[in-house]
Amino acid sequence: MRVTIKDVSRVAGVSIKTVSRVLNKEKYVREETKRRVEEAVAALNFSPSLAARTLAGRRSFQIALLYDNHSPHYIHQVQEGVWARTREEGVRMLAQPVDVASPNLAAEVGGLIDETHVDGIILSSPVTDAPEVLAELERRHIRFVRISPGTNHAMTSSVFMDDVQAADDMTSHLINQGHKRIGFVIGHPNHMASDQRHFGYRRALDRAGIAYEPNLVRQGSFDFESGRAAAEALIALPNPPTAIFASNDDMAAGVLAYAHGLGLDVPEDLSVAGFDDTALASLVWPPLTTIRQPVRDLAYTAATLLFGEDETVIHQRLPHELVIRASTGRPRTA
Amino acid sequence: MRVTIKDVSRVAGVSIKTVSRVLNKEKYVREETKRRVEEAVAALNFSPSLAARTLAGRRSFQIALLYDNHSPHYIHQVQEGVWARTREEGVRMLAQPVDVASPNLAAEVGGLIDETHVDGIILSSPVTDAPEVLAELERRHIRFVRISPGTNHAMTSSVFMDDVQAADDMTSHLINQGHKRIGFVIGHPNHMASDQRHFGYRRALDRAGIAYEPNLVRQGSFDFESGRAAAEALIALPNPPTAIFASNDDMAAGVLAYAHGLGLDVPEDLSVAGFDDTALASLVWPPLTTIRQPVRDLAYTAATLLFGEDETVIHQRLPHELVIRASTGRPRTA
DNA sequence: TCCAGTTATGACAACGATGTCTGAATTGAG
DNA sequence: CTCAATTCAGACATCGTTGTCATAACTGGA
Repeated sequence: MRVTIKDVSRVAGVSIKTVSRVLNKEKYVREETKRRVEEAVAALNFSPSLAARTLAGRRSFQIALLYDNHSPHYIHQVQEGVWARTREEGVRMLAQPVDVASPNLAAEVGGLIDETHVDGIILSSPVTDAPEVLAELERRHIRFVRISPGTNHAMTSSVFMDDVQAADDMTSHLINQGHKRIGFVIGHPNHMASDQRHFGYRRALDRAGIAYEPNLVRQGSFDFESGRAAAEALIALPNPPTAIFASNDDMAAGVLAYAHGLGLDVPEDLSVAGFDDTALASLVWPPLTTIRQPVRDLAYTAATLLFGEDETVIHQRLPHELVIRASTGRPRTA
Repeated sequence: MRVTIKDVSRVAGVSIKTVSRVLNKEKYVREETKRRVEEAVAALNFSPSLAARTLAGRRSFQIALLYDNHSPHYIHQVQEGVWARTREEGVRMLAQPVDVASPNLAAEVGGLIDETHVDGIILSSPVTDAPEVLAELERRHIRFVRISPGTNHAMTSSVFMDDVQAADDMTSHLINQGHKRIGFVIGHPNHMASDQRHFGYRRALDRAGIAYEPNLVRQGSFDFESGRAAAEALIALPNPPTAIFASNDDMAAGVLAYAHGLGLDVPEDLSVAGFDDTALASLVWPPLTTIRQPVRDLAYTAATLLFGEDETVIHQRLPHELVIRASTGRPRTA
C-alpha cells in the first residue's frame, strides 16, 4: 500500500541504508548512486514516514510553538514567522495553545515532549515567563528560544524588541509636535511589556523636562473598554491632556471611540497614539499613529536561533518602527 | 532515559501488551489489573510515544487542519474550535497553512499525509473547493470534513452557515428600519460566499417589492480599501443610498472611514452594516451592526463529524445571528 | 607493488508501541 | 462434574526508518 524506503531501494538497486543516507544528506555516497536514488524517490513519489524517522533516529523533525492569550493577529504573525522558517528547514511546526494559568502546565508541556519527541520549542509571551515551564524544559535539556520574554534568563536564547525605547520614541514624537500634557494608559499588569512602555513614556518626559504627572496616567488592561474608561477619566480632568498615548491599539481604539462620542475632533482636539500596529490601527478613523512590532520577524528569527548549531546563548534585539498616521498632530493651542 | 511502556509493565508486574490494552481501553482486562497499570502510569508519569503508536498501529492520533488566506481572526477561531474538539478526543491537531494557488498543492497534501499518517483532515474555505485536493484525498480514501465549502460535494461531510439567509436577514433589517435605497458591496469574487450574500440581498429586496438597482451595487474584494472606494462611488450618486451593506466587516470599516471623512453622521445620515462580526466590528465607531458567523462552532462541529463513527455523509447547517449595534438606524427622511 | 587511509555500501539490530495468535483461567449450562 | 464459551494475559512479529558495525572498493604515497 504505502510506499516505503524499501520500495525506493528496490527501484534504485541499492540498500535501504543508502537511500537513508541520501535522504539525510550524509557524506560518502557516490554522485551517481545519489542520482539513482533521487530518481527513484521522484518516480515513486516517496515521502518518508515521520513516525519511523522519529522512532529510529535522534531527531523528530518537529518543533513546538507554545502560546497563550495574545490577540489573534499577534498569534497569527508568530505562527506565520515560525512556520516560514520551519518550512525552509524541512521540519514541522506543532502550534500548541496552552493555558499559563493551568496548575499542571509543566506536566502538560512534559507530556507534549514525551508524546511528540519534539526537537525544540519556541515560547511566545506570556508562556516565556512561566517559571514551571522553564524549569521543566531545563530539566529535560531540551532546546528552546523565547520570543519577547519579560524576565531575564541568561541560560537560553531569546529575541525581542525594545519596548522602552519604542514608548520613548512615541512620547518624543508627541512632544515634538508641541504636546506638553500627554495622557498615558498602562497595559495589562500581567504583561512585562506594560512596565517597560510605561517607563519609556516617563523617560521621554524626563528628558524633555516635562514633569511626570500621576493624574495623567491610568491603568488599563489591553482591551477596548479599559481604553474607553481611561479616556473618560482623563478628559474629565480640570486640565485635560492634549494627547493620549495608549499602550496598545485596542485601548487606543477605545480612546478614539470615546472622543468620537463627545464630538471631539482627532487629532485637532486630541491626538491619540497606539502601540503594536495591529490590523485595527489602519481600520479605524482616523488611522492610528502607532509602533510597529516586528512580530513575524521575531518569530522567524527565534526559529533560526533554535535551528542554529551553536550552543552559545544569543539575545537578539530587532528594530521597531514608529508609524505616523493621521491620529496625531499639533495641539490646537500650540 | 525515556519512560517506556516496558518500564510501566515492570512496575505494574504485567506484560507490555496488557499495558497497551489499558492505554487503549480495550476489553478483557480485569478491573484489578487495570488499576495496577494506571497507578504505574501515574507513578512514572508516562506518556506513550506518538511515533511508536503511529508506526505500529492503525491510528496516528493526529488530524490536519488545512487553511489559506482567511483573516487571522477567522483562522484563529477555526483553529480554536478544532483544537478544542481534538483535545477532548486525545488527538493532536496539525495546523497547516497552504497556498491554494500552488501548482503542486495536491502533491504537498499527499506528502503531508504520507509523512504524518494523519487519521483525517479538516478543510477550511477556500481549500474546501480546490478540486485537486479533493481528488487526492478521495484517491487515498482518507476521511475529511469541509468547513463552509462553496461547492457541493455529495461524497463527504461538511458544516456551513446559510449565507443567503444571513444577507437576507440583514437586508430585511435595513428595510424594516425604513430604508429604501440600500447600497451593497460584493465580496471577493474568488469566494463562493460572495455570490450567496449578494443573492440574499437581492432576495430580500424582491420580497419587499423594492427594485434591484445595479447602480447601488459595487464590486469589492473583502478589504478595507475596496470598501472605501465603493462608498465613494455610492455616495457620489445623484440619488445616494441611505444605507450601505458591505459583505464583510473590513469593507464596512472602509465605508465608515469614508463617511467620517465627509463629516457624515452614522447612522443619522448613513446606516452601515457589515458581515462576520470580527473583533473589528466592536472596535470601530460606531460599533457595527453585522452578522455573527458561528466560526468556532463550525470548526468544533467539523471535528466532531470527523471523529464520528458513521460512514454516513452529513451536511450540517449552523445558525447565524444578526447582531444589531449602533451603526444602523432609521433614515433621516423616514 | 603494497599498504594505510579514505570513500562507499550493506547487514542487522534497535526504536516503542500495536496486531495476531496462542493458551490459561474462569464462567455457566446441562 | 464436565465441557464449551468467554474472559484475561502474554509471546512474538511487525511497523519504517536510523545507528552501528563490518567490509569492499578505491585512493595516493613509499
